[in-house]
Amino acid sequence: MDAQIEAIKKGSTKEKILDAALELIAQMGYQKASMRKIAKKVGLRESAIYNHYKNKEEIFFAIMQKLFVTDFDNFFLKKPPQEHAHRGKRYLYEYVATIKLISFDPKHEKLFRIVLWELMENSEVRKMFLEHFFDKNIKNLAEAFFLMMQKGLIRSGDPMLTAQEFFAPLFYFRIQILLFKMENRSTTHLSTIFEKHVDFFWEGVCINSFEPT
Amino acid sequence: MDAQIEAIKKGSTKEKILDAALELIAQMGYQKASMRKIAKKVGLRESAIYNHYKNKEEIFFAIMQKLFVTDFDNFFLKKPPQEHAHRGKRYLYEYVATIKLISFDPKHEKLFRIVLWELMENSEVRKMFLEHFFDKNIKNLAEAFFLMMQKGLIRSGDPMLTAQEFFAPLFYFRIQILLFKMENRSTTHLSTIFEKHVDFFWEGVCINSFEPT
DNA sequence: GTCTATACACTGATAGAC
DNA sequence: GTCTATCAGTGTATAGAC
Repeated sequence: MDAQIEAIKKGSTKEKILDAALELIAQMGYQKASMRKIAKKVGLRESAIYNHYKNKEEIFFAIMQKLFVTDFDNFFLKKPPQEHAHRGKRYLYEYVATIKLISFDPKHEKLFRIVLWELMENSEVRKMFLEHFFDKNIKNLAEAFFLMMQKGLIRSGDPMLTAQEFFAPLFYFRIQILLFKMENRSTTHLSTIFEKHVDFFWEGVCINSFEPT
Repeated sequence: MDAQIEAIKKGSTKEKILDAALELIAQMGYQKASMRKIAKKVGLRESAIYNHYKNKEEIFFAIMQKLFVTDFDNFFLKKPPQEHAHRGKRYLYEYVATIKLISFDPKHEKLFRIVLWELMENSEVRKMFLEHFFDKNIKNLAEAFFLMMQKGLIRSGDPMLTAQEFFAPLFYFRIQILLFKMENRSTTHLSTIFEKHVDFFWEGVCINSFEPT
């Protein structure tokens, strides 16, 4: 019992190292976040870290796995295209609401910073990035748009192209939010842009727009 | 005369240093492209470089200035919105043709690699990046779309939003091309996507699409 | 302008005492 | 598990001879 309380209080040294490393890497990048700095933040000598992780790389991938894999791709699990695509515009609203939530969440912001930072340096990160932003999301959205085309909700065309056209601005806005924050530029006008995007997109593709308003 | 020939042959040590640095930085990033490596590539001792450039940072900004400032923003100089926007879709085709040309040009590819690499690290690079991809191009395109709205070529709306909607996929494709190349993934299907984007976009915004085909 | 030699800070990582 | 001590390597940059 005492041991358990102690473990929670300490949060296990392994966890504390990960937290400290996440903080530092998000703040100054992988290279500059040295083992010495991580150790200092945790309150350890740098050599003690090597009892918990083989090397710096192992710490990095522990962070990536914990955040990227588990927290990033949850929308389509909750709202699979097959079941919800028929709702058309509402489905898209919910999709961008998720992206928006993620874009402004501090934890995901840290992760996204790290990912962008290591995008050129680290092939594993690059593969995760490509899979998420250029494969997985596009594939799922394409399926949704294919169903919408079948139901006659939107004009027919290449579902993959449609998915990219819908997704690209979200990608663009998300990077914009991150960079604006880094440069201390205001992001308030970006809070409504996600919904505006859906409106603009929907007006361009929906069948009803053929009838002039 | 002899001195001039010699200068051309040598290309001036200063220039050779820039070329070598560009190559190395694009290949391994700013951090890992050490002064030792740059010197070795030029055929100098590392200390000799300091006779030409104060430090590594000065080399970096010499490259940035040379490439980014001069070669990046040339489209709107040749085709200002005021004079060409009335041509509607054709103007957009020419715009994406320029972007496409840049995206597949080896020299610009190197620059873009470096920029993405240093995006998180270097505030100056970040400012250039933001100015180019989120301010300048959007502002110019918004002007073009505003004129198109006035001429009744496209449905009216917020010109800035329209510009972002048109530009974001180009941004998305360009990053995709770079990352795919880095991962040795095929980019052949991306060579036609720029034109497809214009078609998709135009079908969504042009006035004539109100009449069913 | 270019060389040799060197200074100095910092990196990731290891050996061995406790 | 954590400590002290230490390693080899890499980084930018400078002093002074030629």
